[in-house]
Amino acid sequence: MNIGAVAKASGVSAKMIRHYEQIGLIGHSPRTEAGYRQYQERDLHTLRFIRSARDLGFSLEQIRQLLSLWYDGERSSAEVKQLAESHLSDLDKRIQALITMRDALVSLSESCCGDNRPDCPILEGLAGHVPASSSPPQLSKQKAQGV
Amino acid sequence: MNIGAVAKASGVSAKMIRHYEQIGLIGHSPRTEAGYRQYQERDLHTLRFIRSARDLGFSLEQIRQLLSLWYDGERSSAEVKQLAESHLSDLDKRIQALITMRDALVSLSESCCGDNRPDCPILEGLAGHVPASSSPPQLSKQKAQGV
DNA sequence: CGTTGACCTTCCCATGATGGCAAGGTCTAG
DNA sequence: CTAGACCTTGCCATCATGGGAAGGTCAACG
Repeated sequence: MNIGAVAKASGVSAKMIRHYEQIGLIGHSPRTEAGYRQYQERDLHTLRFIRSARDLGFSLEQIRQLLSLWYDGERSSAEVKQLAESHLSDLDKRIQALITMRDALVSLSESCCGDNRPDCPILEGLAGHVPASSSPPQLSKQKAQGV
Repeated sequence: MNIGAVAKASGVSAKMIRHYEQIGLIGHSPRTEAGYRQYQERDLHTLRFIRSARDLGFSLEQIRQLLSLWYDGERSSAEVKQLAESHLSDLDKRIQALITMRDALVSLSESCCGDNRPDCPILEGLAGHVPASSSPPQLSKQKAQGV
């Protein structure tokens, strides 16, 4: 398989495959005489693995570790789980941070009537004159993931 | 005020203040003969505004618009609100994306006992052999993971 | 055989917001 | 006068990804 084919089949762009090779996340593939990279089924599996891990938000460095655990028949699942849990707590932090922003912005936005007058509690809020919050912090739809 | 003082007072690093000046987010400050940037109260307000907007997750481009609305006495609050709502929907998308990741990862992680054996549903999941989900799709606290 | 178009190669640059470091100038208190 | 805190500019790094240029290769079609 040429790089375009694995790219399509794995969902990882050709550009990225070359990049992953360059940073040593995947090995150097053999080349044809003309210099074209050649891939096997096995490489496809690896790329799909990487793709899935990216979809779960793992960093390339974490994926490097995951791959080495994947290849290591001696690994303990605890090591993998530990990596996953650590990423999980990172995700939770990021979610919390975004929700905090969201809630703050919602409360500013709600206090702005959005008409054609220039008075705007949103701008005032940003400027530091916090508007008298009419409603207490709304933990709306997708609220609290207990961090 | 020198740059260090406004930096401390505004919560925006000196580095960033220079950067904001360079990209035209804030104006060029006057300089002393020695070339030191000089700031006024007014600049401090602007930087605090920027800092608050960054804390709410607005991009520098959005902040550029917010600032110009802020400076514009003729603005309609509707314009501001529209910007806020648009950012809000972006935040919601990002939150949803993270939650989707989180839920997927939680369900993988839960199915991994994390002992010293090498069998690991997390790795298998990443490899594409989705583990027989012992528990039906957890619509946990926050909605589904329609992956 | 020749051309066309799809594919491949490498290399460089851009993103967005921020930090770090280096080499050098300035200011102030002791 | 000197030490140390501060300022200046400029370059590089992050992280994962995309864009594009300049050029080589390959397969199919006429």
